[in-house]
Amino acid sequence: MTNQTTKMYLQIVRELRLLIQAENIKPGEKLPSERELAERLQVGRSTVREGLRSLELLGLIETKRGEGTFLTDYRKHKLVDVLATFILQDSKALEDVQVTRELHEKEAIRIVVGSSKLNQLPVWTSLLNQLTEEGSIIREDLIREILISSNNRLSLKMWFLLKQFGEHPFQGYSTLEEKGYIQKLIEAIIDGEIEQALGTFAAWTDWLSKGREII
Amino acid sequence: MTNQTTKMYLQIVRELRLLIQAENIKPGEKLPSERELAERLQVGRSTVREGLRSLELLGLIETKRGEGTFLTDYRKHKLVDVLATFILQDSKALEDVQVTRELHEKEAIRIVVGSSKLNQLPVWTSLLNQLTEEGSIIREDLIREILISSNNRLSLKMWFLLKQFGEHPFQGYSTLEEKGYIQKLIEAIIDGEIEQALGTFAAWTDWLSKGREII
DNA sequence: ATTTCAAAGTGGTCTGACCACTCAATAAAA
DNA sequence: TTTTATTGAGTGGTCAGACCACTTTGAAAT
Repeated sequence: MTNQTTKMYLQIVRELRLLIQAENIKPGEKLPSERELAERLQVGRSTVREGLRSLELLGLIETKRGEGTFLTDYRKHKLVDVLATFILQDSKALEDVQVTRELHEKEAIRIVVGSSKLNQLPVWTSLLNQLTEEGSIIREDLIREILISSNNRLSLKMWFLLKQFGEHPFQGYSTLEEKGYIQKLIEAIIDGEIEQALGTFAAWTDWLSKGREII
Repeated sequence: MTNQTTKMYLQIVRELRLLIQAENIKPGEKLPSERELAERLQVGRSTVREGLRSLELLGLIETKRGEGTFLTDYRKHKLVDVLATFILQDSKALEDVQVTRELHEKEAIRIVVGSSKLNQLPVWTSLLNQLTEEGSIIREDLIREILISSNNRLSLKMWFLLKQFGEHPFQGYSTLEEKGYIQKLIEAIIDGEIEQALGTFAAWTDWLSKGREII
């Protein structure tokens, strides 16, 4: 039985998938123990572990010493994390991260502004009020709302990841000048003015990167 | 030493990364053997294997029985088919994959068409010739070239991943009708006509999804 | 020079052993 | 009875050593 064409640990991954399906194990719930799996699948425990470890690195399962192995919420896989540290080693890569993040942001703006449903969401006027009254909106808040409203969870997820990767240059509160950009962008969204919205976004981004250079 | 807060196999992954960097191991080249790694990192071989297995499932390394372990070309990681069956279970997710892929494609088109350098690359006329003479271009070829030319490796990598995720509906050669789209798109690129290029791309995409529905 | 084949090296797997940790049942103390 | 300690079973984490299957290599035989 040790002479297989397909590697055993991959078989484990497959079996595990079937098992999860068959027993209807939901995210957060517990998987059989390593020893039990080894028994049931008629393989050594170390082989089971090789399969489990690879799934863990993918963020598909979570193990807790002394407790067991659990199926994770798929929404928080860390594959990109891993890839990133491997792949992103030169400075061009960091720039790519930023460009790619902005790519997702721009598209989300297009989606939201272009939809007469989405651009009338109460959240926009709410944000506008919050801005004029308290002045406590920061870039991330607005962009996040836009991403969420654009209704593409995958894109949202990537955005979150990219955001974590890149530098975090402007976590603080907005300056007066930045508030102007924010306000213009929100107004353009509500008015459904795509060009206006994208233009403001571009100007804002430019302004930010200029500030970055000064530092 | 068995009492670590961070799991040993993750340490292995980290060490391995450093080792690769330190010894300047390039894709395709051989890594130290499992036994040697265990010796050098002062851990058991099974622990080394857990780290290696997870990297293998991510497609970052490749192992050949009797030969050794090799660093793979990042461009062919296969984490996807694993993730796919695990993650993408609702149809909305599949739709998101496609939308997100097109998002990257559209932005790449914008970049390339909008740059007087990039839209004059010889590859475009070359592709155009290839199309009229042999007619052997398929969608993927053209889009890939665009992504590559847009010069954002991260976006390119994501595109590869998303492409593998989604369905593979049109792997075959192009129909006459599709050639029309391809030709129009390439010409728009060369002419630097952004709107024209994006419009053609959108029409092409629509046409493809219609064909998909018929099936 | 060519062929043959045995040895060394490598990944693949199994077994059995400890360790560290968690949790719940049980026993002891209040 | 209620609360607090303790114990033991179960689980993941790691290790060492043993084979097996396969590839490469180089020495020996031709």
